Amino acid sequence: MGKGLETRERILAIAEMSVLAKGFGATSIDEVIAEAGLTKSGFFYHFKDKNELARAMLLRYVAANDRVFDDVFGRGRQLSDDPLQAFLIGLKLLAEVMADLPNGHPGCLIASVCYQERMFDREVRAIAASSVQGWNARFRATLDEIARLHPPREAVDLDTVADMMSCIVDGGIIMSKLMADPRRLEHQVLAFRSFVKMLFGPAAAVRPVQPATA
Amino acid sequence: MGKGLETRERILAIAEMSVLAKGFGATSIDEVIAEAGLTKSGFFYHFKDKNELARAMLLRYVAANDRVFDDVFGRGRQLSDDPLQAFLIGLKLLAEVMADLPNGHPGCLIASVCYQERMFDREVRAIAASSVQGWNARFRATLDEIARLHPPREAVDLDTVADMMSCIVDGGIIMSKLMADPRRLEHQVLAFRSFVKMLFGPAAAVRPVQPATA
DNA sequence: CAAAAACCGTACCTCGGGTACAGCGTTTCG
DNA sequence: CGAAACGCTGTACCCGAGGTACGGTTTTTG
Repeated sequence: MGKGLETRERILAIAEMSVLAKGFGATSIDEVIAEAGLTKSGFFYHFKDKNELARAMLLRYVAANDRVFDDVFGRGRQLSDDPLQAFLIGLKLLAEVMADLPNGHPGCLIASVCYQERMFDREVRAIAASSVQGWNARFRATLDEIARLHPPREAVDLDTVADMMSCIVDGGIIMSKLMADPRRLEHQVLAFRSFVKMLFGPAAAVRPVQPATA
Repeated sequence: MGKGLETRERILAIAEMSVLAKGFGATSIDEVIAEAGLTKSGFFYHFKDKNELARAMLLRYVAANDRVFDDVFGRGRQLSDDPLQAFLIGLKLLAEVMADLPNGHPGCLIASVCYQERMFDREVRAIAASSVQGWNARFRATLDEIARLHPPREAVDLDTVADMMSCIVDGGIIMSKLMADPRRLEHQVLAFRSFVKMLFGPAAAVRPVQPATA
């Protein structure tokens, strides 16, 4: 890595921590460059403005997130040939990853962009939207595969279920941060797992007590 | 309503629209007072700083939200004696309310505070946290009532299910805004409804043969 | 009618984003 | 080896937005 890219990466890492901790608006350039050990001119050499910083941070964040998803769901597929079981294993692993973060999940840059602290330009929002769309498409494909083998118990649109995954994670992050309780995110992922399990799982699920009449 | 309170309310309404549309940081006081037809001095007469504005906006938002919840779930209880059916009806009504908003849900101020655009003081965050806690407690009570009559199919913590409601709504709002598709929020609420239905519903649920089509 | 409430106007300060350049040491490449 | 490109530093300056200070004015209301 060239010296330029190295500095750039350092700026991005510092900025991301600050943004997730305090928000984009509350993250001042002065503060970032102080920690990165360079001057304002140096900063603007790498990023022409704060928008470009946001854009670069988003791309970095999305790539890191993709790696996590690839990892957990890839390992799920290694551990079971059945797509449903593989997905359930992946979700369990994902919940574990979320729980293992020492200070809770740092937050979701996507949501941060969505609840725009300052006005981001169209490109930034487009990046956020398209990456979420990518995740949804990925989960949708998995769900299709599952549904082929395990017909769903309820008539739910699979696109919506795929969306639900992102919603739960984003919502769970907000809840965790708000309540200062990192475990809430883990629980939400596991609750989504229960949903998937019930939706596609065998009808002969254990039912502790006798069925009640509606 | 005295003239002072009237102006205050006007400021809050204008500010809320702006904040939900552009974020708190991007909402300038100058802009708000221009639309409200008063001067800077007038603004600072009502709110000593932007933090106090945020605090007041939050309280207003929470109260409005409470009214919506009271309404839909109250109507649900009127329409069915069974707590599960009442809750399911309430969720359906909630989804309808979400869908009927002309420009999509304006956004969640709670999440906006969480992804703090500027540094809010402790009191603002405390208000946000305690109101979410209030909602969770409310849903938890409802779920307890349901579980007493309809034993859950899966061993899921009811606190987590109660949390899930808030997570789904917040996540759904983010998704809707990001994708510029208001219907996504409605779908998420209905998906959560399916979850509740499967969790507490009769085991003899209809099982469609073919997988859902896109 | 008088006091309190609800403002207006002006002036001024600070901080953060951002621009404009001029220059300087290091790397790279013909 | 020399020139160009890269990766910065330093200074100076502009602007908008939050915020303070304070005196004056109108409007409400008891």
